[in-house]
Amino acid sequence: MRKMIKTLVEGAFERLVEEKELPASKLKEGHLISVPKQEQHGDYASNLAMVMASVLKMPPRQIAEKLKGVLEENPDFEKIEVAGPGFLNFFFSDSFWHRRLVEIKEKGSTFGSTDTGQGKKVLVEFVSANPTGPLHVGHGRGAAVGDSLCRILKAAGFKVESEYYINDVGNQMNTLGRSVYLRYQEVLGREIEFPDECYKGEYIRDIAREIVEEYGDRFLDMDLDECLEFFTEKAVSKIFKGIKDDLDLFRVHFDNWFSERTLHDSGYVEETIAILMKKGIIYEKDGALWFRTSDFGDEKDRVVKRSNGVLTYFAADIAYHRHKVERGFDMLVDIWGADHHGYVPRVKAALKALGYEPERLNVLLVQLVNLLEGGKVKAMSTRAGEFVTLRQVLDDVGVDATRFIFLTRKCDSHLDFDLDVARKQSQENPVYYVQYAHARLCSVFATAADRGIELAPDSVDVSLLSDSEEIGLMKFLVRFPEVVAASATSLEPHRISYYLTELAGMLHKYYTKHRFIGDDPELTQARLLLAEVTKTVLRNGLELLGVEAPEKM
RNA sequence: GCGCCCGUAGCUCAGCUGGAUAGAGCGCCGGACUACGAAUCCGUAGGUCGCAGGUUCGAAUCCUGCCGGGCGCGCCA
Repeated sequence: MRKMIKTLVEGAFERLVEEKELPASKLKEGHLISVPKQEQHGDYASNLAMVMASVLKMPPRQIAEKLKGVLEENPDFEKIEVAGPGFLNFFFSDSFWHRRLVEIKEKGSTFGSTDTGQGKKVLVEFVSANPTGPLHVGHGRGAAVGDSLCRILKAAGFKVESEYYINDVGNQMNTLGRSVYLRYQEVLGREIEFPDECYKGEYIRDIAREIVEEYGDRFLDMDLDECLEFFTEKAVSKIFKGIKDDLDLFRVHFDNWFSERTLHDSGYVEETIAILMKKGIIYEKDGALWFRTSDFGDEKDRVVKRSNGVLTYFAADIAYHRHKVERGFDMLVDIWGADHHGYVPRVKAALKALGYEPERLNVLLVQLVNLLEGGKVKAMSTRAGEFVTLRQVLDDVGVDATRFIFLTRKCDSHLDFDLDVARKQSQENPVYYVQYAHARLCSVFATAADRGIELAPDSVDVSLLSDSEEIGLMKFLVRFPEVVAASATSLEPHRISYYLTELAGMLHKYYTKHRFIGDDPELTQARLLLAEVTKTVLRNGLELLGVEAPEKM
């Protein structure tokens, strides 16, 4: 839509230059079409005249007047005004909007999709929680953002793959196995000493109990060394099954599950380090191998291989990101908890060192979630094993409310998740506000069907939709694809939620003021078409958030 | 100490990548069901956009410096 107007404005400008109405000059980048906040400033506005004023050495309003003269020849405009310092304000005719409405109806469930991404390949990596415990609420936020972003990017014409990186290597795996082993001993009546570094959560005991049920006491007298592998593997697979079940319930889908271990086993990590050593980017000091990250904007150099010969997590991560690029992705999106922000320069440095543009990597830092209940913050201590799991929240307030709340905030701001509000089924809880709008429209069609009325889209006289609320609704519906595209390119899923909330508001307002089904069959048909299209956009939008569009509530 | 993020109405947050008179919801107060769903709608009040400079036609938005809050600064993952 904006693109269309922009093309028109640029065309008018070039024609004026050709006709020598304006001094010969090139169009400056940076002019844009916007939607004015004030209705009296038109449906769309262009700032071209102001942007070009300094180049042309002419007053902006004078330039705008000339452009207006040319553009007015287009019958789609009802009027064009020159306003303020030199804005061009465009007012489209009602019939223009009527035609758009019919177009949206034809597009149906594909309305909102664009080719903005031009088939660029994107890899979105998110959650990637270590398989040492169940997902907590913070992971949930990352999961909602990542999954929704994938849906939005797809709609915007990107080719998207989602990926979960499994850190199945390192001390933590042994610690996990040891924790379960100790609890196993405990469950079978042994006195144990539970070290501080072990995982204290109750889920460890649950796993130990399950192992007792399945295998009895056969490991009771075995040394840890002998059965560590068994306990580790059992624990990981059980925890991982839990994580997958939670994500499934949360409607979060992954195309790939990428194991860190495979990078080590295949020698890919060592190979990557060898490449960087050859380039002189990795050097030896104090028996360890160091990466010259400081040459690439990081604060200091980082260890990739410790003096004991063990590769660090960072080493694997360098290799992992190299692997991502080599798989042919044009753009990488990593969604991390904000507490990992110090890591960003390091990974970007690694990409640069390998000869890839660091701009390819977009890291979304998702800020932490404060869980509130009764006006107080619920303590979240991983150390003590006391944290609220994603599953608990889902069982409590439901998938739709949880996803929507996570998706109505920019991810770089802290989020207060108020459980009391999330449980409420009212306007305080915007998810129901939007869903209710959809359910209400469904109910309109149910009533229509009861009365033997069916929408016949091909024979609707759309020109009957002339109330300001109707035109306003149509204008807003038309914007949807642009919102999706902007949401994709800015990597900000929350824009969809805000759009939908506003759309729902317009619908509710319209609903109280007008009746879809009335005495006039022609008008009823026209309004049912509007209802149908609104319903479609609500559904398409909710789909992008992974939230259901219920027929009844 | 250094780095990253945040600071907008009493509360929770938007603000379309620099546009015109800064917006929602909640909460407060007051209204609206004999009609397709009142999980809704309408109205009133509420602001020095943390503070101070700078950039320009124009700043909540960009740059600098402070103030306040959060998070990071391992041969951990």
